[in-house]
Amino acid sequence: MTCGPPFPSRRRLGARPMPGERPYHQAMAKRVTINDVAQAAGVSRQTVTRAINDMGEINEQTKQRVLEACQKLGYRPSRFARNLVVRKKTRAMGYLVASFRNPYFTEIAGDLLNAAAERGWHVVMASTETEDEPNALDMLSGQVDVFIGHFVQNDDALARASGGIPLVMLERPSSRPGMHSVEVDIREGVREAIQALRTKGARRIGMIDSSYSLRASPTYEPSPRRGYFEELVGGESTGMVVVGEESMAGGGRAFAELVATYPDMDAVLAFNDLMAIGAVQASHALGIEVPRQVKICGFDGLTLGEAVHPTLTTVSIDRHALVSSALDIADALAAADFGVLPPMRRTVRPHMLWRESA
Amino acid sequence: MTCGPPFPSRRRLGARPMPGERPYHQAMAKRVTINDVAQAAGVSRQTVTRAINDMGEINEQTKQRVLEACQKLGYRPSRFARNLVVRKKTRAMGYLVASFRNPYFTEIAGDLLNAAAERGWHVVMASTETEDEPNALDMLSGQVDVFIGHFVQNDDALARASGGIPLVMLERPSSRPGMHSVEVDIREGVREAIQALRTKGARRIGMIDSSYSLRASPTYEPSPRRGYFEELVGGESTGMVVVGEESMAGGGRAFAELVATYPDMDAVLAFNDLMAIGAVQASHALGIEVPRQVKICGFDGLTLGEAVHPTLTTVSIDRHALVSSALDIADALAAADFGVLPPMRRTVRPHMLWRESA
DNA sequence: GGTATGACCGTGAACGTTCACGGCATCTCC
DNA sequence: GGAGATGCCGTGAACGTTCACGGTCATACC
Repeated sequence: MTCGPPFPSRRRLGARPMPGERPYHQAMAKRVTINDVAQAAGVSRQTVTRAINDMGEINEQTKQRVLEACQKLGYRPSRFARNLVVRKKTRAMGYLVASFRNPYFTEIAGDLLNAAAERGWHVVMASTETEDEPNALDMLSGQVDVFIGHFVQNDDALARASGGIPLVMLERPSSRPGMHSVEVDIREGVREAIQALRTKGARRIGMIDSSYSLRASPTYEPSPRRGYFEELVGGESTGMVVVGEESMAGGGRAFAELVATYPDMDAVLAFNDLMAIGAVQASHALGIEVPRQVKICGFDGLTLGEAVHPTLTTVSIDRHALVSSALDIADALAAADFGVLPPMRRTVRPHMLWRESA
Repeated sequence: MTCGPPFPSRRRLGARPMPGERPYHQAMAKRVTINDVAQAAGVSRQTVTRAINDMGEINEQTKQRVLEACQKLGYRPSRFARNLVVRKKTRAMGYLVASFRNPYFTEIAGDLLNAAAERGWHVVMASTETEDEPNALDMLSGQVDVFIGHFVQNDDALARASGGIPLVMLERPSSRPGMHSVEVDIREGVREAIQALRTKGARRIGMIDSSYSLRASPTYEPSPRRGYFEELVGGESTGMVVVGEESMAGGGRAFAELVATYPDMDAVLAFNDLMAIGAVQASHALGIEVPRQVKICGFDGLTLGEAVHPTLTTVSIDRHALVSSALDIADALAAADFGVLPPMRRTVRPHMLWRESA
């Protein structure tokens, strides 16, 4: 039998709790380590390692014996201890999916996955829809070398939550070191859309803005798209904006309101495709013929736009260019061993995607 | 100056390479550790820890000095070392997304994220569309306690790749310990669909099968849905099956072929909603009125089915029940400290979702 | 002046694994 | 029968953190 410790109880986390101690918490199960397995199998640590990683230099029978011991004890190697010692080149990126309810983000995810695999990157994802951004960042900050995503929080909060890991921010300018960005020239997109609708004969153009579009503030504030719209549309279309929830249904309701308020409206630019599709559907219900009576133009270029009838004309954001620009930055970061670099910025230009609704 | 090592060069991974050594590989950059920072700031490890984790017991000026040193050296704490010592309860699950081109899987991802967050789980995701399954599994096996996904590989391959981490397989039976499953009663779904179409007056029912539906084999083999369809449909509909690529376009082509081959066909059951939507679109092009001339029924219950015109009638798989069953299993696994348990199996029953296309 | 208090900082140990060795048999070859 | 090769196994060290202490001052208090 063993005596007590020579000096006042310097017990560690995993140590066996003294009787009567830890009365309310469930005693934390002591982890089964490689040493336990080694002891059970009557061999050394290293032999266990050889068995579980089948590395050779081990007798087949011994191996089986070790493997059985693993099974019996329920041994599971610690990923942390393992990674601590091997230090492999991960090149893993974390992608924060802003929402799974808007196909825009999942389509980007798909494109990113493809392109990343081609360039030798691993991708892990987390959602910021349910989990708040700092949480998601914190959770993944241990696993990845760079973050990519449509971020919401302000720069300070991001810097704090990212744990020193560089960020590539999508559709948002970056200013400080360690944060980089791929922007979309929204103004140009809005300009093209308005011009396109005009050349198709539109006179009075309305707009559907989103009440919440990845903005941190809980109250509505006009999106940049609305800003550019109001700046550029002018003439008799001034002020024809309605705000709706960022979804198909929200787009539908906003469209109905727009039609009711401005009976002579002959074209609509929607905040995004999801809302535009809602508008197209609402037009059926309202007996409005698209594009003859009202032209509808979306924003994003979702493939989903092909599923509706009439198919959706839209300002397409080149997702391929978006993700490959982001990956360019990530590669540059990797080349610099993920140090803190001055902001890199890329911009992609959207373009009109002509389909049937305008 | 220091002398050489007392015994023949026992260099480690991170040591400075001797000149002439490692001639072709880029020298692996030595990691900046907490000790480097401590030295640079003229303090001890522990003080650095206190600074970066703001733990108190530290002078504000010292803290700033340490933080500056971190910044300057580009110090990034090792997640592995950190986790190794704290041993926190992670409860992280890995979700393998089968495809980002089929909204079915991304909708499940969204639901899973929501439900998992509610139950205190972290979720990391990887795609098996670009990366092969064993790779994805291997990559995440270090980060999570349980895997969930629509798996393709056979049980042996999965057992090998999962690194001893328990699996929850979606829509697939499990047989061996450590692998669990949530199945969908496909037969019941097909039965309901056929019966529903019949009560709506359908006589000659065709089916569109998928040429590839998460099956490992590269050649076509009939899906279970087709099997049940052929078993249950009988009568004058026997043999009316066409195979197409698993996409909207594939569904459209298959529909056209079906119509051409069986001119008196009055209803179609599609492998999934994606293909069914393709069929609905094709019907427009072919001048076929849905549901008057041909009724179309999908399978999955995507919200996307509401975007098409007419909206898609479908056999809906309750994704909420699916993921919450999976989470039940995950919770049970967590309660057992993620040991190897005998297979747990749940089943969810699909149900008809009446919309306009049938 | 002695003692308690508090603010701040440093040191050994531990987390669980793999790496680089060294060692001991046994076998092979001339 | 010695030298080398080969198969198999074990031991110290290292990975980079945090924890539990133990210090050292300066200040406060009686």
